[in-house]
Amino acid sequence: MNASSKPERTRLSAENWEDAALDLIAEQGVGALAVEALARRLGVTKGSFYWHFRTREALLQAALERWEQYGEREVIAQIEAIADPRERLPELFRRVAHELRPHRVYAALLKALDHPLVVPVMARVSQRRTEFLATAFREAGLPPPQALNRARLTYAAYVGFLQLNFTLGLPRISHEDFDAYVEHMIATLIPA
Amino acid sequence: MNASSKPERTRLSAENWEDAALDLIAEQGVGALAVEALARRLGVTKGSFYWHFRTREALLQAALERWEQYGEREVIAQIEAIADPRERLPELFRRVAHELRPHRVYAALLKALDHPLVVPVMARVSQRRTEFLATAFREAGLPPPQALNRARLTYAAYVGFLQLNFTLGLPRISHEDFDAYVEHMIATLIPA
DNA sequence: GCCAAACCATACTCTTGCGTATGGTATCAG
DNA sequence: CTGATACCATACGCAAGAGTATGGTTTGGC
Repeated sequence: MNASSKPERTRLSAENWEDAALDLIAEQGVGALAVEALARRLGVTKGSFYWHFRTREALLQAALERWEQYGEREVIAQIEAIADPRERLPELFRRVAHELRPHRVYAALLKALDHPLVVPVMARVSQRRTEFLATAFREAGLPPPQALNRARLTYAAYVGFLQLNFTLGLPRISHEDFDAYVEHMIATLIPA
Repeated sequence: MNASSKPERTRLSAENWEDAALDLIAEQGVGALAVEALARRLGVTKGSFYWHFRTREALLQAALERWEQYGEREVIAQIEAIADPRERLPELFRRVAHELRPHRVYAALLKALDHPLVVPVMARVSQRRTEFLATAFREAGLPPPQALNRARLTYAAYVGFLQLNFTLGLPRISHEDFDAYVEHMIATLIPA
């Protein structure tokens, strides 16, 4: 009965710290990423931390790298498996709308855009996703210049939604209203 | 020639501190709002600050209040003066697109949504603006439920755009491309 | 079994930034 | 001219959090 709330009392690796860091970031934001707090959370002390990482920034860097690499295939690869290009976008919208966990980190990182380490990461990720959307819109029939703008608009809507209804707790929209909103997005953003 | 960079060497009032606070927030975010830094900026020391405000939080609160009240009439009242309702939305889009200063504070506040003091302010402001948009969309011919969703979508796109192209310095979009983007927004979001 | 890594604890230091205490200087009423 | 009030400077106290020094404990290879 000693492994109840303390999750596994083995020794830690750098990856453990990185994962824990991402959890903490998702919950309380980048600003709350303090090494002593993290250590407490992991049931150890700073002594352990400074063996694995040279500095706090190094941990953040590693965690961001991990997030960027590990989190990219999630949606993209999964969606590219959908055969009919004209079904990809609506399906993408609906799937993304019903996730939760992946958005938390992204939303937290959005609030940390003053930190020099997260800016390039977010820039790359957002860029890639926008380009992915642009391709999808072209496949859906939009001429290239319009497709790019539509992609920008769509991704901006996503980002804004995160801030407004996620971070900010705007008028607790009901489940049905939310689905209606998603369908409205699909109707107005995706060409028939 | 003594009022060159030091802007007026008179004595300060609470309002001066609030304005300076908003400037600092716009430039470096809420996290950078430190009283000693602000004092340096104003050419005085902490001693002055703590005469006008009980605490740092009190300054933030006052500054936010000031921003919320003072900044609301800007767009809304100005737009309501446009006679033809069908021209209001496109005109609103174009005007907002070519401002800069007002967006800086809003963007900075967006990144400070972890702070308990800014959440209610941003909630109120965003709520009001969204409702304003919903009204405009109804006047433009959309049935009420659709108008509300379109307003949400539009405002989310605005917020997201701020983050992506403002805070984040995404692919330095050119002036012409930007105008094209705005027109694209108008074309896809505003009913003909 | 033993030793050299790998891992962790304890106990510091140093910096930053909030808030306080207290006394000094400007300004205006009378 | 003089005091009261408003404004500001200087010098502290204090807490949080990063990073360091150093020594203790585990773990796996031989």
